[in-house]
Amino acid sequence: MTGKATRERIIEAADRLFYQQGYEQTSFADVAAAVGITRGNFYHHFKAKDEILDAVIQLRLDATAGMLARWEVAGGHPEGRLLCFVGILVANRAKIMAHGCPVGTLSTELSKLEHRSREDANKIFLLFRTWLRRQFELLGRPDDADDLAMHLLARSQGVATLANAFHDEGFIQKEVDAMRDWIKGVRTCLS
Amino acid sequence: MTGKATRERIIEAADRLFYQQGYEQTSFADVAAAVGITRGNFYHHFKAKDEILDAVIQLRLDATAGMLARWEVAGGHPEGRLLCFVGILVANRAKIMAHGCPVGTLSTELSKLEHRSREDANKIFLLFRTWLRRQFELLGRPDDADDLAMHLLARSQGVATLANAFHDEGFIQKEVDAMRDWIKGVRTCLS
DNA sequence: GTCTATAGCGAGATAGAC
DNA sequence: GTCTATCTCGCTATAGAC
Repeated sequence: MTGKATRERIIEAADRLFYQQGYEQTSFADVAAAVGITRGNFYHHFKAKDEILDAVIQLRLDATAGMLARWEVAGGHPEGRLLCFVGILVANRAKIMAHGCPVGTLSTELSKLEHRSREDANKIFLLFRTWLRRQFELLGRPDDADDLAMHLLARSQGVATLANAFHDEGFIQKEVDAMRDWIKGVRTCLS
Repeated sequence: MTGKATRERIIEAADRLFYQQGYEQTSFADVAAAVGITRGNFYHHFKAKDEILDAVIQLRLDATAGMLARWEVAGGHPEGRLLCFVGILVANRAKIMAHGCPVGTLSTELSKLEHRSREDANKIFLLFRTWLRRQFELLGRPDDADDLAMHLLARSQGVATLANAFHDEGFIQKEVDAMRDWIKGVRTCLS
């Protein structure tokens, strides 16, 4: 096992545990146990806990950028791409009901901690916002594309928060259906 | 200063700090310093940290029930009451941008901690849900009143999460305006 | 009812052997 | 690159004086 592989395994385990338990609640011992190394070995790969968080955020930024690039192709046209976006709520419904949205919950937690990586975590939100805005621009809504992007992002966040609180799968489906109808309506009716 | 007053001051300080910093991140020392007592004196009023959380949740349940009862009168009719509900996003916009929604962020945090009081915290959500559902029923939508209540609750949560992430006051106002339009549309168009 | 003092634990972090 | 051993700190919680 090379050092690089161990580092990546640490980041992946931390990524999962930060999502499931939260950043502050996840200890070095938790991550070490998940990876199968001792706590002491940790500091050969990371100087401090903050650095693991930064690596996890970078991993999520890369993963998000890759996913958006794939939707760019798979969605075909702007409306299809927007449907890809709302589709993640259904595809990830089990995880969302158990742990909420990984983007929103990390952003909220780091905000309360006043953590220095707070703004970096928000960049994940910004990736979605910019990508969604672009799709609405292509859909013929250049003037309020950003408002529409924020609206759709907000509705997705709200669905994740309440689905987590009430553990209601039917609620997710109903809201996703409503968002799909709304997306179809954006194209047909001008601002 | 009687014991009862000190206990109430502890609960009020904890309520504020749990909102601003999160439950897990708030230590006894933080609350004690805010109240102006020593840590040791704490255990005369509460046996454990969990008990303060329970007291804070009860305080918020009572405060929410009281607020909903006041809206029942101040709003006049169901539509006016729903407008009272979305109005809190504007009225509390500064706090929401700084710390998110007190209901949603506590619910999310306790979910990640798998805390035993998780369900009690969700009762605050349930108060809003039940109250909103009743207003939609009175508005002539008995069949989908709960769906409409969850929809409005979700949109509010999403607005709070994104307003906190992006610190965008204009976004809150735009979304609240959109929710007001949506509320007006609910009455005029049947399901 | 409030205080000081301290126990006990787990956290992040470091040193150094192998 | 991985380990064991250890340090220091802050936290929850307890004991007991006043």
